[in-house]
Amino acid sequence: MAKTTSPDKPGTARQRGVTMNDVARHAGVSRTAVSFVLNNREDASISEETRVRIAEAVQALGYRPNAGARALASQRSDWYGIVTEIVTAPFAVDIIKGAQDQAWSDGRFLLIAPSDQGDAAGPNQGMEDAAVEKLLEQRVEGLLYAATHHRGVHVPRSAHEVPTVLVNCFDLDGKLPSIVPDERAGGRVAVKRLLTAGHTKIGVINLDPRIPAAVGRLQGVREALADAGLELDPELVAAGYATADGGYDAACQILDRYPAKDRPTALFCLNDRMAMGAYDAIKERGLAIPGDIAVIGFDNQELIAAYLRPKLTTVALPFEKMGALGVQTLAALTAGQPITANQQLVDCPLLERSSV
Amino acid sequence: MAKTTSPDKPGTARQRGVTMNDVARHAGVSRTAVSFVLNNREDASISEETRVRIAEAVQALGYRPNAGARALASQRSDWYGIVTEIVTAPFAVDIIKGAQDQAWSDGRFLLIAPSDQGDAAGPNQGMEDAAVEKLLEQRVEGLLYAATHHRGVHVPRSAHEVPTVLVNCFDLDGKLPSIVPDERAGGRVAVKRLLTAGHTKIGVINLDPRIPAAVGRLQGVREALADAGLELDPELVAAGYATADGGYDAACQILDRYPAKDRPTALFCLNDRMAMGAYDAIKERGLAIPGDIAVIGFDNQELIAAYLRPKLTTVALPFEKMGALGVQTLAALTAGQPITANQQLVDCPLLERSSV
DNA sequence: GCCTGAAAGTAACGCGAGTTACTAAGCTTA
DNA sequence: TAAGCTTAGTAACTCGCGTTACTTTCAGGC
Repeated sequence: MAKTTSPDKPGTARQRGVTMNDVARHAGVSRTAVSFVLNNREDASISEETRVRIAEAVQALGYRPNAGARALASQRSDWYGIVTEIVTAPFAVDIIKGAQDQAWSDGRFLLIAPSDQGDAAGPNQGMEDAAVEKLLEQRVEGLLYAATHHRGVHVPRSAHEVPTVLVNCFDLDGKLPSIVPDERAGGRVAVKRLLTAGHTKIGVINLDPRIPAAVGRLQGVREALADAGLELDPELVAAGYATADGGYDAACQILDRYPAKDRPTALFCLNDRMAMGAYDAIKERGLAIPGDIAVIGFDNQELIAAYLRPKLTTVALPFEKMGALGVQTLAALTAGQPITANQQLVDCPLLERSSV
Repeated sequence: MAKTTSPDKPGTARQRGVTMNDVARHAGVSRTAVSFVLNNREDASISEETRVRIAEAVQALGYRPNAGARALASQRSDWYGIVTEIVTAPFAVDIIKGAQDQAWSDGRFLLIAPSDQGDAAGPNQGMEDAAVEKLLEQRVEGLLYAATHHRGVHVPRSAHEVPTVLVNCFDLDGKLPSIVPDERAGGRVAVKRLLTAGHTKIGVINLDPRIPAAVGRLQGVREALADAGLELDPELVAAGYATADGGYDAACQILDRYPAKDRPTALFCLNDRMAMGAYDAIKERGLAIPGDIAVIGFDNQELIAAYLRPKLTTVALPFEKMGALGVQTLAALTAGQPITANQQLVDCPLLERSSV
């Protein structure tokens, strides 16, 4: 019966700041004991009885640990930082979602810092440095560096002070690990799908041919065709601005280049916005999708792909998965795994809807 | 020439943890002095000379303040928390963007915590409580509570422990301040625009009539018509699921109800996805937009509105502004302004594109 | 020549925890 | 019965910084 009734009036949980000391006093033990119990330290020996007593005190006082103090004392914050222009241009917002989800379920917080950097080493490098600096002031244990569009980037110097992982972009200096979509496989799977459906004459609406996405996807197209013993006819490829209008124009070019009988029976559009324009071009010509012409897109922009009529079959960019994988990789690095410039490719799955 | 050369090898900035003590030693002063200088305390007197000496030491050692320690000592964190299901369903992701931007430019951090709550007081209330709890453990100074869809919600108890502002939703218990779109004004401005363009017979594609958005917007429609001496003909209103298909069906209903001559010359769709479906219904009937029928949407979902052909004129939901305003309001509250159940309405601007 | 007040700092305590080293009591075992 | 080992727990130091109260020096003023 070691029931030490404390003199505190119960239920008086002070509005602000009940600390471990209060809990200890209420339970009639030392603060150290409380700490041991709360942290489940197996190496320390605390009797079951006082364990319970402490737990009750915690409950009674409504004690809430102070994460900041804990971070200070234990030298680990459980925070990661993500610096990205996605905040500004939310195209790839699912990267944040994926990272956020993963971090949250690992019991960590993700601090978001915006960067307005448009181009690699653009004019706003200063702002980006400031963002990293701010995050480091918060003592984040690792950094994610994410881009809206798959491309090469230069990372601020100070980012090298903690483990850093690039998401949807890669390090032009070749020193940091990165996670990028497997564009090549994406191109392949799209064209394979069309081949399976019996299409052999496939038009391709290309992006700016210099960007990594275009290079990879087109490479995939060639490979899939080669697997079927075919070759990519340059006449069937048209590039345009990455917009609906650009897609419309490019589709018109391809469609009007041939008499009705020789017309390609399928179009692979390297992004969904262009597919949207292609739809119009096709419909204008009195052709049916997918009856006369099958269409396949890339990016899986929900609002476009899922609401076009018919719904667009497309290859999805695995933003969410990349974000999650970024956090996982970061966790491995902060846990001590050596940092290499390893580049992880993430699969781009084909989403079947109704346009093929 | 008070150049006290320190014995430290310069440029040796230890990888981790140069503290204020290190700076003080390097500058040959007390830590207190460093603190005073870094915090620009005007009440303390530090000579210009040592001020400079300290600044140099900071520079030389690459000192970076520890935000957590500062928060602990000063009892203010400069952190806000936002709990929201937007992380899960990113429809209104611009709320986060707006809040994030505002917080960042105020020198604060926004900690994001996901809630999966679908309905008010839904099955995942537990998870939501946990989210708030986690944020309070981080000692956030205030809480933002944001929803994807304008609606009434119940806020977890513990959220009342710090200033809390609701964004894009309102407190069913009527105790907390909130920030919501002015749906009524949005409906008004849309119909006014159509009236100005000469349309008097306007079809309305409605949402589920019970949700706040539908109520407000329809109210606005009536007001605008009344201002022009008109009344809303129930025959001109059709409701449907909030999807492109729903919009398609509703548009068909309205259009097919009349012979060509009596047909409405404009459609006001209460969201953009439905407008997307309406486009198809209109085009199918060989009618031109906006030549034969003008269309106006609501929500301004970029990927739809900006890429439909012709581009959709629509009323924008001010997500970003609401997020920013949320943080501003929170700042006012944490600065001591009394908490009231005040509800701020934010304007929904009309975005002119090409469908009217 | 002594007192006063401003200028320029500094010592020491507290924020809320984690952690190490140490103590005191009870139980074995030779 | 004394030495030795558990068991149960605690005192004291640390993390990096804000803050209050106190000290020291020096210039003026009477």
